Amino acid sequence: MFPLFLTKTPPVLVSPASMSVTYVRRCLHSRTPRRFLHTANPSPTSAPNLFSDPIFKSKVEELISKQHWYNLKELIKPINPSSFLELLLESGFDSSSILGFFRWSKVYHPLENLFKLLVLLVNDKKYPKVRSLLHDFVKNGKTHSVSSVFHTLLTCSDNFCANSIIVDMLVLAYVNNGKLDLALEGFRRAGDYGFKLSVFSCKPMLKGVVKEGKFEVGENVYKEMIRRRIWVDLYTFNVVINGLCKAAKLNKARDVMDDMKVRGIMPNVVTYNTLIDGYCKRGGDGKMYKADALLREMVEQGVSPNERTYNILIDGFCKDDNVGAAVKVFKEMQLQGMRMDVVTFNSLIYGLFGDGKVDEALGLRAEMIHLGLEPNIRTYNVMINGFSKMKMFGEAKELFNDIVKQGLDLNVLTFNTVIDAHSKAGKMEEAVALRDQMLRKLICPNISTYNCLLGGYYRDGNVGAAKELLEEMEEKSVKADLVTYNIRIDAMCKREESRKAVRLLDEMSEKRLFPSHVTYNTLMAGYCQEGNTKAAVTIRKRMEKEGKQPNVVTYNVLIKGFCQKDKLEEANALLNEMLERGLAPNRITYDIIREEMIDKGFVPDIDGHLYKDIVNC
DNA sequence: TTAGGGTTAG
Repeated sequence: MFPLFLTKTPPVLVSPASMSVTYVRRCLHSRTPRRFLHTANPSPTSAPNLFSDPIFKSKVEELISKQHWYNLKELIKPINPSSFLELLLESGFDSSSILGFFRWSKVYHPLENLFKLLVLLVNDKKYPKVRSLLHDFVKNGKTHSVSSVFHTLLTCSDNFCANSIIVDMLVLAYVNNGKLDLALEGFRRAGDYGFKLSVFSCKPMLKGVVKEGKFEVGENVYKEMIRRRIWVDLYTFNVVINGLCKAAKLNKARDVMDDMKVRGIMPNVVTYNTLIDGYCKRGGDGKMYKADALLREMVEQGVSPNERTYNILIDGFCKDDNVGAAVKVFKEMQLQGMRMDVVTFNSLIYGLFGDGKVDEALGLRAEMIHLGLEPNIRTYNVMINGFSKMKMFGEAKELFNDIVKQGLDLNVLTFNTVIDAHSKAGKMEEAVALRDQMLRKLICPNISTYNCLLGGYYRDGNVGAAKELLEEMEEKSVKADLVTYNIRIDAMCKREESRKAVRLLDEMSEKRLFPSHVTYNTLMAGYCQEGNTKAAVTIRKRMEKEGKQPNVVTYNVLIKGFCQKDKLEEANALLNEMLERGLAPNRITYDIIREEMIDKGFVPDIDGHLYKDIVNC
C-alpha cells in the first residue's frame, strides 16, 4: 500500500514516463501546479532521470531537507515512489535525504533499493539509522528467506565491510524481534556468503538461545564463533559458560574459562559465580567441595566474591542438606559487612525449614524485617511449604491469608504449594476448591497444579477421579511432564500393575520425555513389592543402558527387595557394591540393614565402622 | 550487556 500516493482518480490518460517529465518541469516553472491524473499502476522502472535537470534536483533537495513532503508529493506525483527512490539512489543524493524520503513514502520498496540505501548509510557511518531501518524491515516488512535477503545484498553491493555490517545488524534485528530461528539461520549462512559477523549480533543471539534453554545450539554457535575467528568478549564468554552450566556440562564450562584466559580475557566475578552456581546445582557427588574449591580459586586469582557469590553458596548448602555450612557462610557475610538481601534470607529460611528448625527460620524472618527487608511472595511460599511439610497447617493457612493483606500477589506456586498440602492431607475437596479459587483470580493452573491433584487422587485410591483429571488435561492441552508419568507409574506399581507401568515408558518415549532415576527406581520398587526381583534387576539394566548409574535410592530399593525375598547374601553383595562405588548410605539404608538384616539375625559383612554406626543409630 | 531464591514424582 502507498496511502500518500494512491488517489481515487480516474483512469490513465497519458503514459507517466513521457508525461511526468513535462509535467514536473511545468510545475517547477509555474506558480500553481495543476492537478494531474496519474497512473494507477505505473511501471517501476519507466521514469527517466529527472535529475539531469539541475533546477529540479535542487528543488527536490530543498523540499526533502525542509521535509516539505506535501510539495514534494505534488512535484513528483506521476512517478511511482519506488522508481523515485531508485532515481534518488542513482543521482548522488546524500543518504539522509534518501532515508527521509524512504521513511516518508511508507511504501513497500523492492529489497534491492532498501539494501542500496543501507550500503550508503553504512558508508556514511550512520549506524543507528541502519539499525532502525533493519528493525522496521524485520518487524513490519514481508518475510523473506534469509538466503534471498543475502543473495539480494550481494547483487547490490560487493563491499565486504558494508555487507558484513548490514548482515550483522540484520541478525541483531531478528533477535530483537523475537525471530531467533532466523537469526541462527543468518548466522549459519553468513559464512557461506562471505559475510563476517561480530560479537555485536552474536552476543544477544547467544543470550536468547541460552534463555530458551537451547544449550546445545549455544555451544555450537560458540564453537563456530571461534572457528570463524569472531572476537568473543567477556560478557559473551559468561553467557556461553552459563549455558554450559545449565546443561550440566561443567567440565566444558571450565574449559571455556581456561580458553578465555588463553585469549587474554580474565574471568570476572560473574564468570566465577556462574560456575560456582553450576557446581552447586549440577556438580554431582561432592558438588559443594568443588564449589568451595572454586571460591578459593577465585580469591587466589584476585577476584573478590560479592553478595551474590555468598547467596549462591548459601542456597547450594541448603539444598545439599547442610544448613550448618549455609549458616557459616551467612555469618561470614555478616563479618565482612556485606549487604544481605531478601534472596539470602529466603534461601536460608528454606534450608532451616527443611532441617526442621522452625524457630530459627522464624527468627530469621524477624531479623530480615528488622533490617528493613520486606518478605516477598517467595518468602511466603517457602514458609507455607515449610509449615505444611511440618504438618503445621494452622500456621500455613495464617500465612496464606496474610499474603493479600500485605499487598502481595498470590501466584501459581503459592497455590500449588497449598493445593499439594491439602492433597497430601487427604483433603481433596479443599484442594479442588483452591484450584477453582485460583481460576477465579485468573491464575492459570500449570502442569504442577495438575500433578499435585493427580497425586492426591491416587493416594486416595480414587483412580476414576485421576482418570477424569488426565482427560481434562488432554482437553485443555496441558502437556503431561516427567513428574506426571512418575506419579502414574508409582500409582500403577502400588496397585501391583508394574508390568502395565513399564509400558508407559514407551508412551513417554513417543512424547520425547526421558525417564529419570525416579522413574526407574519407582518401577524397581514396584517389582520388588510384587516379589519379582528378577524383573527389578532387568529395569536396573535398562536404566544403565540409558547411561544412568544406580544411585542410593536404587540400591535401597534393590537391597530391601532382596532382603524381603530372604536373599540376604545377594542384598549384602549389593550393599558392598554401593559402598565400593563411593555412594554413602543414608538413613533409609541404615533402617533397611537394621530391620531387614540385623534384627532378623543376619550379620552383614560390611565395614566395621559402618556396622557400629548402624547399630548405634 | 553476563551470575542468585519458591511448587509436584522414587
